[in-house]
Amino acid sequence: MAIHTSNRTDVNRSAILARLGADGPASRAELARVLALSPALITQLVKELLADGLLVELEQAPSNGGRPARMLGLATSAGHAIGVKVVADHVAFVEVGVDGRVVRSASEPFDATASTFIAELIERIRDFIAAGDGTTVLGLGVGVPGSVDRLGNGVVDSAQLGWTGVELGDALRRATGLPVVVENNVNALAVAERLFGLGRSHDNFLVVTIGTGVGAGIVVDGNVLRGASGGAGEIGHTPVADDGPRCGCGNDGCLEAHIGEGALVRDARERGVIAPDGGIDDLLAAADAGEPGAIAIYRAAGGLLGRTLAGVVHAVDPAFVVVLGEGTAGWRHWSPGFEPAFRSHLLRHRRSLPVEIETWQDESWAQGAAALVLAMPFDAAGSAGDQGRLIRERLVGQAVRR
Amino acid sequence: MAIHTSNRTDVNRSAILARLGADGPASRAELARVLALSPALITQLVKELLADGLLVELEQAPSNGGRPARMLGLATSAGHAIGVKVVADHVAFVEVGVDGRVVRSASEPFDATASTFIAELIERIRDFIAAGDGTTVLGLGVGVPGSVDRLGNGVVDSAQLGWTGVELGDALRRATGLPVVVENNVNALAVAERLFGLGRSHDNFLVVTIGTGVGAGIVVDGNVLRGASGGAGEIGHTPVADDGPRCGCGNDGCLEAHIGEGALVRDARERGVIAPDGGIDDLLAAADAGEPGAIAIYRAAGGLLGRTLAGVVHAVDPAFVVVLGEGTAGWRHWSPGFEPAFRSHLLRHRRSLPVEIETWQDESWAQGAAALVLAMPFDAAGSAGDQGRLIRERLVGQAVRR
DNA sequence: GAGAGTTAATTTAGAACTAAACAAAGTCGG
DNA sequence: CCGACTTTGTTTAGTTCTAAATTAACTCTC
Repeated sequence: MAIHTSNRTDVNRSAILARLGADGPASRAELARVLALSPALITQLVKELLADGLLVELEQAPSNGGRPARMLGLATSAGHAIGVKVVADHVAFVEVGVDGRVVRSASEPFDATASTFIAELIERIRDFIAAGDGTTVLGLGVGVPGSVDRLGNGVVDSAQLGWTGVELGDALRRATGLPVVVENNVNALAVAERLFGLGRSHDNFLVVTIGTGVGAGIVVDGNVLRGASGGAGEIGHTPVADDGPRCGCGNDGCLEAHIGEGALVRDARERGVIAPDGGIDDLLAAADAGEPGAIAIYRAAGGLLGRTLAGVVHAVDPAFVVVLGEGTAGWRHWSPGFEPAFRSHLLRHRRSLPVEIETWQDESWAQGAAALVLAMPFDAAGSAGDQGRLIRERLVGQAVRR
Repeated sequence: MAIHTSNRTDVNRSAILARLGADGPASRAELARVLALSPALITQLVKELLADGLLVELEQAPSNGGRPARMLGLATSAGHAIGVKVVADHVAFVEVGVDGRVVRSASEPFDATASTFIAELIERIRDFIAAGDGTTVLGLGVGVPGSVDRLGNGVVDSAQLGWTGVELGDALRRATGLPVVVENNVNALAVAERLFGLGRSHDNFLVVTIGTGVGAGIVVDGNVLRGASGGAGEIGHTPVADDGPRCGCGNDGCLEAHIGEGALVRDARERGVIAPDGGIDDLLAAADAGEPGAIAIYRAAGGLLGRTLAGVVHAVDPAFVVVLGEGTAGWRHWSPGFEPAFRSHLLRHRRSLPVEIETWQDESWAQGAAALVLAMPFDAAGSAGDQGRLIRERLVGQAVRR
């Protein structure tokens, strides 16, 4: 009864599952082409996966000149992933299927600065899992606003949460017994975009978020760029002026200190565009009402974002840019500043680079975190140590083997 | 007598050769660890490579606790690569061994804007190859100042050379019958740095060149980042001001338009620091002589470079930065502006990021181009189509098989 | 200086994978 | 509706690779 799973085969089995999960049903021949494996091997592995109940054979596809393909799809009962979004004052949860669809979601208040925050978080997570329908949980993905050292151990540094060296991954793993992947929240969004969004058909793109902070997830050759220490994508701290407003990071003139939500609100208050206790909603309302001061603030922010993004685009050459985050609620006011600044600073042959604005719900962040779990078993690089293997084992362990 | 080389094995044989070429002699056990292959396979492949005369067994290494390792080295007669640097007014050539050492070099005048430039270039290359000692030429690497669409076909767009859509790779391949790899010159330098320089021990770093233009080669997870269309690393066109001097690319306020060699000379002339027909050498001499105007120009350029690089560092999170290029001749004058600007704009935990300035000879560019050829057979991604395989075949074809 | 411990390399049995031939199931054009 | 052509999927024989046991060659300790 020893299962004795060799490593190589599991990787390829996972690759099949990943492809079907990410791009929907496909035929054996298509899988062979896409995964660069021989048709013979696909036949063999699919046979096992079907026997294990992880795949199902769907209807025949219409023929295009030859024998029609028998499509293969994921058995949607194969398992669920839990995504957790952590911010300073609350946590959001989602449970998603292997196809990325949200099964249920929740949001709870949470104080990240409390001394007992880890115990608190564990409690909330346990409650959420307990409320599920008993479908196997493949793993736990956690998105945090900050930099994460190694995905596996999940050591978090976050100015926004006031955390330094918090070993969140290890703590959650011990408490839940589940595979845990911790990642910067923007990178998590980039993974989700890659698996389920516009990035499905592109290997190089940029995910930009605007809101409290400004960040980027950089996808290069199909993988999220993490950099030497997991801190890549911090475009919010790109210096845009030699002496600008002081940023939360301690430096002067960061992009985030100019166009982050806090900066916009501060400017609006100083200029009397909103009341001294007004917030971002008031600024947006003022701009919607045609107030010139509010419109000017948004336009300036859009211009600064456009100019900075042009530089990032030149550095990494993406096929397109996706903008999302809470800030996109007011994008109609950013746009008049953004478009001319962005386009005019791009090299001629890249002027027409597509920029997509995605509508935004708060649960998207958590969805991104869940996507980490679904992507991890198929990550050849194995950046998260054992976690990918563990998730694979839970997935494959679903069925009785041989 | 059919050789019948299967693909997979050749990749692993090449990987062994690559490692030995890049990092010097190693033991079988070391190779197994580094390449993540089983010791059994290494034993097998090394046996064949030794029989083929591509490897030699060196002296024993001193034991460190156990059986001492028998070191393996490349047979340096295995083949040479030719590197070509193309700029507007001349071409430089080098011939290098598989270990990266330069065997010989040359430099010839060349007019990139002439209508017959391709025929001219072919002629020069033929002459250089003919002057060699008959060692097998594995391939031809060409570095150009501009963006290259697909490495294999080598379609070049270069404002500096006045080329658009030039199919340089195909032309050279037809004319020489050799495998040809065309690449942006800064990316070529990054490859050289990865194979033979500081990048040997790091997977994420930044290569920055200053001189006529400003560029960056971004190495991510061991590979040069090329982006969606091969145009990554163009940090010279990062906008640093909303309205700055007009750049060669047609936009306003590019970094290059502020701190490129042309911009420095223009500023110096305008301020009367050098004569109206003076050049960059005069500016450097003035700064060396303590002329405050010259020193100020360098200092300002250093500051702008530092601020911009801080942004790039935040975006891609390298383990270190290498600065090279003609401009480094005057680095002692850049440094007082660069250091404070760079460090003060970095996030706190990255303040101590190492920045290495490399001494510079003109032939380094060509050496980088040659490194492309040596790196190509071992590039798993196969970004250059068939060229990698062709180079492998020439390398392995050196010896009589079985 | 005889074991105990370590590291290096090889052998062997078997698993993972591929190429190539083949079988199956359609379209298309007369 | 019959053969030519395409595309999909399977079988078979053989290659590539790994795991595990084994042999080899050293150091270290008592």
